[in-house]
Amino acid sequence: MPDATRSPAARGDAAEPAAVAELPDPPAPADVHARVVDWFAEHARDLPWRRPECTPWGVLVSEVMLQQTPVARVLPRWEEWLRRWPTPADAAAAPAAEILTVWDRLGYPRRALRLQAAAEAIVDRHGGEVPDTREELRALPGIGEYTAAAVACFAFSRPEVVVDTNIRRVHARVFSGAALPGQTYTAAQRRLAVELMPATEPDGGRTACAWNAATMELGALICTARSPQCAICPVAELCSWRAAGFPPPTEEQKTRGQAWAGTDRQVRGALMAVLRRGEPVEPEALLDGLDLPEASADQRRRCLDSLLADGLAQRTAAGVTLPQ
DNA sequence: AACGCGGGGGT
DNA sequence: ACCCCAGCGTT
Repeated sequence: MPDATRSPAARGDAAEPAAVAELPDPPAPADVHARVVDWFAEHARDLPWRRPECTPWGVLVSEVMLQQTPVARVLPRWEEWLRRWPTPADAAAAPAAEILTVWDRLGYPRRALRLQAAAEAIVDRHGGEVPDTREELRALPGIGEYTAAAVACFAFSRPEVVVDTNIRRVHARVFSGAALPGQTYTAAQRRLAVELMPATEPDGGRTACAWNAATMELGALICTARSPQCAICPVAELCSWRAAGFPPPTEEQKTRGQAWAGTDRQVRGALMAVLRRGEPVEPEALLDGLDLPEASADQRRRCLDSLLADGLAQRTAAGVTLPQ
């Protein structure tokens, strides 16, 4: 079983033949489609936003929450969100403070405000119904290329080209023979994803939609970034990365570790954690109360100002609070 | 194309 | 300690 960061070739095993220099031919897409879609039918996780009774709004909420946040942490927040606000109109009418409190520690709380703004736009422009085309979805706040395609596909069965980090990694390995796709989503990767889409005839795009979901799931469960489970992968025999001898990621492909300690993100997160307690706080008490010895007074002030500017915090007579 | 933006669990 | 996670908006 290969390790993406320490492939057999990189370990320099004496018994291991040197990795072949040139890439083998990539597999026929149709062969990969069949195996991955069949695997998905058998092994897909039973996630609530995949159930037939889940509304398009539920799918949209799940996709926004899942932007950079793992499934396990999203699940309880998604349940709570849909229980409180089962329709876009419900979320649009909620106080922003409540939106941010239910969002809790999912991270990137600006997503929560954008999701509420999307709900408002759905009420204003679409009569309260989640729009069913990629273009209309793309125009909503916080809905980018990925999320627009994902909602159109998973909620409305439209055969859009869905490309997320999992899918980019599976494509890179199976078809390009690379260990990792690299940090930025390139035009070449987009073209590859388009070429790999199953034909929408004769099944009206059912296979195309299944391919999107199945490839994403394969990347999440089997073809993972760190320790891929090639031993149980349905396309191991077709995989270009495997055929090439599991070449390790190049420097270009390695993900640059994003700093955390000492960043504004950490300070903003600490401030938000205090505000989520729900009690108004005097600015001085808020800034002085942070348990971040390394954070300067300047940084604390700057971060509070940025939260106010982002609409994630508000000044009131009683002190700083979540936006009312 | 590169950067800022949270937070926690797996290795 | 480090790395990764169903990205988006701005520059």
